Order: sequence, then structure tokens, then C-alpha cells
Amino acid sequence: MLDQSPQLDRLFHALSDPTRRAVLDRLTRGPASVSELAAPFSATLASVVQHVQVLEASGLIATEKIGRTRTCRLSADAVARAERWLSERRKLWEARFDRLGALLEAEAPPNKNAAKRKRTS
Amino acid sequence: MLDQSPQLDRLFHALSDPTRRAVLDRLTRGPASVSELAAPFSATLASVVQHVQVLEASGLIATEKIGRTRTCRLSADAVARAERWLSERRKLWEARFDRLGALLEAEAPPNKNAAKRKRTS
DNA sequence: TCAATACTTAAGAATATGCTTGACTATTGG
DNA sequence: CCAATAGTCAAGCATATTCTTAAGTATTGA
Repeated sequence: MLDQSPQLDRLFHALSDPTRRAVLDRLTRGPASVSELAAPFSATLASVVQHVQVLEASGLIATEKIGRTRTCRLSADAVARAERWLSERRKLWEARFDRLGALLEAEAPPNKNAAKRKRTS
Repeated sequence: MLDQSPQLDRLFHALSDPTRRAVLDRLTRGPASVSELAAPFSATLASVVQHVQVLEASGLIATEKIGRTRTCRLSADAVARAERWLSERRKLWEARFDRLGALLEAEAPPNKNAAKRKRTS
């Protein structure tokens, strides 16, 4: 299994900002230029350009510059990737929960091998 | 529709760190104490405590202190909430993509009302 | 050609994050 | 009681993030 950490880092970090999520929301209604994305916000164009760069680096959107305008569009792939990561964990957890059952769960003895050291470097 | 921005901020921010995601992974295998969570990492206990606090504030995990040990467990609800947010956007996007079709999509004229000002405050 | 448009880049300031060390508190086993 | 255990808290530090302003580039329409 390859290490997809940096990619997931960028993906979830990109999603953690409300302005960027609003940009994604706008893009679900279709492609838009950077200026169009900036219009609804109390933000300078430069600021929105930076958000767009973060979104593009995360893979959540793709952009294409034609003439002097840059058109941005959502990339369903990256959204699906983040969704899948979450889905896998939720399913694992729910499967485990189902196996044990609520009653047994309530009295399950905690794992016994505690950490012996402060660091593991 | 209530503003769930701060909650989603915390949720995705919590997911954006590899150590925290590893902690979540560990917790899909069952509850664990803070020391047990710290054991696999090159991190001090204090550092892991801080990550646990971030995860708890995001709602992704719940913790309970019994005696001197704090037991952490995954909260499927929050995971499902993040998953749902992504799923909604992906579906919107895919639905739109399907409606237009790949061919029409390739020549769809971009939205015409461009931004006229730098700020909207 | 020339001014407006649509970014783009750079630099700086304010704030947030993540990590470390060190001190401190609460429990627990002997 | 006492030492070890499991965490907790508070600083401090380095880096990252986000926003702003200002200046610069590439296109486009008249």
C-alpha cells in the first residue's frame, strides 16, 4: 500500500476552510472563472487566487487558462477519494461495533499492552 | 439551513494531519488509551494528548476518563457527517455532468456575469 | 495603440499549528 | 505511605496559513 499521506493531507486541509468549501459548492453548479468565484465573497481577488491554488494542489479542482481567464471546475475524482477514505473507516468501525454488540461493548476489557516509553524514535 | 461551517472546519482540519488519521485508523480496531495511541509514534505523550484533544473537539472521537486512564473511541457519527458532505457535492457534480454530457460539456459557454469589484464587504 | 480586464506574484503582518520540555495532579499497586 | 503510571497544563519556538497591499504580466476590445 503506497503512502498517500501527503495527498490526503492536502485534500482534507483544502476542505477545512469555509471559503474553499463555498468555492467547491459554487463549482458543483458548473465551471467558473476566478473572478466569478471571488464575486460572492468579502475577499480580494488575490486571496481567492490563493484558495484556488490550494484547491488545485489538492486535486479537488482542475483549472485551465484560456486567454486571460482561468476556468475552474470540480474534479469528482478527488472528492470521491476523500469520501472513500472516510467510508472505509466508518465501515470498519461499524462492522466492529456490530460484531461486538452494544452489550458486550459496554464491558469489553481495554487493550492491555500499555506504552512503556515516551518516544519511539 | 444552519451554519455548520465551524464544525466542518474542525472536522476536516482534524482529518488533515497524518498522525491524527493514524490514530483514527488505530481506533477502528477498538478503543484505546492515550498511551496506547502514542506507542506506535515518534511522538511524546504530550503531543498525542494534543492530537486527541483536536480529534475530540472535531467530534471524530469521544473519550472517557476512568481512573487515571483516558479511553478513546471513534465516533461513527462525525465520520458519517464528513462523508455525507462530500457525497452530496460529488453527486451534484456527477448529476450535472451527466445532464450535459461530455460533448456538450466541452463547448459549454462559461457564466457571463464577471466580478466588477475587488471586495464585497 | 491604449486602456481596461483578469489574473499573478511578491512581500509583510497577524494568527494558528504542532512539537518540545518541564512541572504538576490524580491513581494505583506493593 | 510511596513510587510508578497516566495524563494534563503551560510556555516557548519554529513553521505554516491566510490575508492584505502593491506592482507586474498577458489579453482583449475599442
